[in-house]
Amino acid sequence: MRGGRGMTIGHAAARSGVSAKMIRHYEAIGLIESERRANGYRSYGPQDVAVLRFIRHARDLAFPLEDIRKLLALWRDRSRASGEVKRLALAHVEALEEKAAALNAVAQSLRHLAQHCSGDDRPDCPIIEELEGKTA
Amino acid sequence: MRGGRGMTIGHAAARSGVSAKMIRHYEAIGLIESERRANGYRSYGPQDVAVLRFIRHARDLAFPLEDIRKLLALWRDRSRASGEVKRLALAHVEALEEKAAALNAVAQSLRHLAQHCSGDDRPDCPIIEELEGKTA
DNA sequence: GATCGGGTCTCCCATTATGGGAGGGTCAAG
DNA sequence: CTTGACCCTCCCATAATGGGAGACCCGATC
Repeated sequence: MRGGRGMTIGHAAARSGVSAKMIRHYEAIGLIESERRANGYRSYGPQDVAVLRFIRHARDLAFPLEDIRKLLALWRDRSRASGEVKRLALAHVEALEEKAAALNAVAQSLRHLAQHCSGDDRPDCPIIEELEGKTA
Repeated sequence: MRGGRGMTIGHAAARSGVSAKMIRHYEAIGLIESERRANGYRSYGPQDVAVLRFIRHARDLAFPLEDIRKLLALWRDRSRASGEVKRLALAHVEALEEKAAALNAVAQSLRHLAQHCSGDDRPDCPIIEELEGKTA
């Protein structure tokens, strides 16, 4: 399968945009599999590179690897129902938006505190006071 | 110093909102120090609890521990210039906002893809197509 | 005074995703 | 046959937090 004379991990890395280090890691956690040559070197075919690209794109979209595991299964299943894909994606979107909102809320309150911090050589600063718990 | 008969780590945890596990960790990384009783138990005074509260508030504001290390030094320095505090806070704010913006961008593009995914029992779904790299 | 419950001690491990580096094997070109 | 560029497998590190094991300490109850 996947061709007898595939490319080495370095080439697969270059063509997929996934580092060799990560390819080995993905194999270790069972996300992908790798053929081996007689000398022990991993060997990859174009199909494997496509899978790696899929993974990289999913990582670019901040999908956690466990989600990617499911997406790969759905991808491989030509007769998949798109409902599951959509459900997975929307759940992921909500998690992302929640995290972003939390970060923004924190940033905003901190920016507010900073606005009222003189920022000169005087020690007075509401940021420190907030951290002390005088207001919290 | 800090009183001969301080409270145990459990009490300090309860009063500061920092778990005992984390208190030990903060000590291990040199963020705080702990007195010891004859029996080896850690002992804390009100001043220590104040420090722990400070740390917890800073963590609530998503300050990394290394930033907190600097903030603690500034806090302890009564004659500190607030400029350094403000600089640290604003740098942190920018990092937070950047991260939030990145998450939002990803969420938005993924939500966009999901909108055009039928989400029924048909296999067609632009999310999968995107991950395949057909559009990326 | 023996026992029991709850708190504490120190270590080790796990998480998420990624990378660095050591020490050693393989191979092709010169 | 050496050199250089790969590849291999392990171990370690990151940031912050938690879980749990095995051992110890203490106060209270029977």
